[in-house]
Amino acid sequence: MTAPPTERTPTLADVARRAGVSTATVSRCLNTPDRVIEETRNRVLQAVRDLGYSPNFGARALAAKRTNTIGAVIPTMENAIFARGLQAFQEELRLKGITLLVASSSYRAELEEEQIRTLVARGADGLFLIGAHRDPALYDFLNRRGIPTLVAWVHDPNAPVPTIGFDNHSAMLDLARRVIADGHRHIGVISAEQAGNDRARARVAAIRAAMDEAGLDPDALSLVETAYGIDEGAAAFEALMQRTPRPTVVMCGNDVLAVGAMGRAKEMGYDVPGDVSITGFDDIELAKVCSPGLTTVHVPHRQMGTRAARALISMVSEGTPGQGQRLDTRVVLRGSLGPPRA
Amino acid sequence: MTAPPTERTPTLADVARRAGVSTATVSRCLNTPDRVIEETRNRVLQAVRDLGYSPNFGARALAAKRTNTIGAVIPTMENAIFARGLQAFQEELRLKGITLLVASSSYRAELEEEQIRTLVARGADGLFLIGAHRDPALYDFLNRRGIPTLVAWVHDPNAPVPTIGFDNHSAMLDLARRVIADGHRHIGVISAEQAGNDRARARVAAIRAAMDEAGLDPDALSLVETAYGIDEGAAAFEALMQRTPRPTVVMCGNDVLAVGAMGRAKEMGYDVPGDVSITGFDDIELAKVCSPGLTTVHVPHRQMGTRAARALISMVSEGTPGQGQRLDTRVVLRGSLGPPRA
DNA sequence: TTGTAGGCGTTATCAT
DNA sequence: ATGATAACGCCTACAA
Repeated sequence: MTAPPTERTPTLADVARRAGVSTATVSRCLNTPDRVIEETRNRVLQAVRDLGYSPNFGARALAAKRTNTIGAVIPTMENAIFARGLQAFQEELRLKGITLLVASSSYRAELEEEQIRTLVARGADGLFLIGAHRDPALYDFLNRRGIPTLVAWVHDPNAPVPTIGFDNHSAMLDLARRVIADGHRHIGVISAEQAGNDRARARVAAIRAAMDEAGLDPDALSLVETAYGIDEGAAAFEALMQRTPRPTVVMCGNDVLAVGAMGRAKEMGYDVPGDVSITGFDDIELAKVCSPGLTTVHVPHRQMGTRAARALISMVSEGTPGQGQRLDTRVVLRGSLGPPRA
Repeated sequence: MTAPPTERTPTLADVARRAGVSTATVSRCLNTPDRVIEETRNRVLQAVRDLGYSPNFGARALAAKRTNTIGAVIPTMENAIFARGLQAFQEELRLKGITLLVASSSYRAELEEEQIRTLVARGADGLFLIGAHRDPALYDFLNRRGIPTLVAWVHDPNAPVPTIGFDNHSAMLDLARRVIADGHRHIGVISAEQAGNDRARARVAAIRAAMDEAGLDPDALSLVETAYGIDEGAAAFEALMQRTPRPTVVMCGNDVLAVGAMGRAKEMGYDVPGDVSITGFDDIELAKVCSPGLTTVHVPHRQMGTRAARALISMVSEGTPGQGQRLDTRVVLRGSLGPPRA
C-alpha cells in the first residue's frame, strides 16, 4: 500500500481531453449540468467514469471559495453525551451533500479555540459549537470572517449567535424541586468543572435556586467539581459520602458522572436509593441500563442535532441571520431516586 | 454572525508586505523555520500574529500535495466501541500536528466506499479503516493512488494492508471454552450481521469451533443476527429465549448487544446468571457498570489506537510498507456468567 | 539567506 | 452552448 502511485490522479484536464471538450465544460457538467447540452454532458460523464475522476478538493475550495463543509467542535468523542446529537446533525448534513468535520476539545477552551481556527483555515463554511460561553474575541473573529456559527446544547437568547438547545437552569430546577419534594435536605452535587462551562454552571445554580425556594440552608449543598468520566464520578462520590453531614442524595451534572457514582455506591455497600439517591442529566442509554435505572433529565438530542443542522444550512446557503430555538426537557423518574430513609 | 465578512482573510502576500519580505520567505518561516535567519523570522512571525494570519488549507494542499491529514472511517460514532480507540489514535496524531478526519459508514459497505473516496478526494495522506474485509477493487484503487492504508480491530497477516488488532477468532474461542467448561450445553448467540463483517464472522465461527472441540452438537447453537444497538440486543434476546431448547447462556458479539440483552432479561424476570448467563465482547465501560457486571473479552482499545497511529504516521512520512501487529485480548470474568442451574 | 516565477486543479468571467 | 483565460493562495525549484 505504500508503493508510489502508479497512476497520476486524473484531473479535469484529463477528462476534458478524453471527452474532446474544454475544462470549462467539464466543470459545468459537474456543477451546473443544466447549462450543458445533453449529448455533450453524456460524453463528459462517461469520461469521468472511465477515468474514475473525482475533483480535487483543495483546488475546488481555492477557486470556489466554498467547501461544502461544516465544522463541529465538541468537548469529547469518548462518551455518548454528544454522540447521538452529533450523529443526527451529520445525517441531516449528508442529505444535503455537506461533509462534517469533527474535532474535540477535551473540555479545554484553548484547545477549542485552536480547533476552531483549524476548521476555519480548512475552509469550513459554517461552525457548530457546544455551549455559548467563550471569549468574545473568538466570536469577533468568526464574525469578521463571516463564518456562520451556531451553538447547541444551550438556549440563550442573549448569546451572540443563534442557540438551539434547552434551558439548563430550568431543566435542573425541575429535577431539584422533585428531589427536595421527596424530602431530601442534604444534597451532594457532582459537577463538571464550572469554569468556562455554562451548562455546568447553570445546573449547579439551579440546584441552589431550588434549595433557596424551599428555604433550605445553602450550606446543606455539598459540591465536588471534577473532570469528566465514570472513574471521576466514582471518586467524587466517595469524597462526598465522607463529608459531614452525609448527603442523602447525590445530584450529578451528567449521566456519566452519575453512573460512576452509582458504581462506587454499590462497591461501598450503599443501597441505592435506600441509603443514598443518585440523579443524572442527559438520559443517555446508560441511564436506562444501569440498575437501578437512573433518574435523570431527558434531553432531545437527536431533535437538537437535526434542527441545528437545518438552521445552520440555511444560514450558510441563504446568508440569513439564523434563529435560535428552545427545546423542552423532562424529568425521567427511575429507581435511583427515592425518599431518604427516616 | 452571518453578515458578510468585513475583513478579507489575510494571505501570505499580506504578511510578506507587512514584514517587508517576499512570500517565499514567509512560507519558509512557517514550514522550514531553520532556513531563515532569526531576525527576519521574528519580523515575519510578528506580522503573522498582527494579521492573525493562518494559511489557506486548500491552497497549501494544492501546492504541497500533502494535507497533514489522515482520514478514518468507522462503522459508527454512536457507541463507545470505537470511541476509545479512535480517541487514542487522534491524540497520537495531534502530537505530530496531524489532523484527523472522521467519517462513519453505519456498517454499510457502499457508504464506507463513498466515505473513503471522499476522504481521498479531500487529500487524506493516509487512511485508517476498521476490519480487513472489503472489495479488492477498493484496495486496488488505494494502492494505485499510493495512499497508505492501515486496518485496525483485526489482525490478519494475509490482508492486503497492515493490520493492527487482535485475533477475533482466538479471543472468542477462549471465552467460549470457558462458557462450555462452566457446563453450558445450549448456547444462544446474538451476532451483528455477518455479511461483510469479518469480526462478526470470526467470533461466531469461534463459538462453533469451541463446541466442536467439546463434542457438542452444532445444532445446540442458536443464532440471531441483528443490527447494532441496545434495543436490537434486547429484541434478539427475547427471540432467543423463546426457542426450544432454551439456551442457558447467550453469547453476544459485542458489549452493546449484551447490555441490551441483559436489560431485557431483567424485564422478562430472568435472573442473571441464575436463569441465563450473558457474555459480551469489547469490555467497554458499560460492561463494568451494569449489574451483574458483564463477562466479556477485554480489548486493548487505546493501545490499538496509539500503535495504529504510530505505524500509519511512519508509513505516510517515511513511505515504509508498514508492519501489522497482533495485540492480546483476555477474558474478563464478571457476574453475568455462571454455571447453568441444574 | 532571500527573491523570482512557475505551477498545482478548479471555478468563473468574458468572449465567441 | 462552449472555449479561453485569469484568478484563487501557496510551495518550491532555481537564481541571485
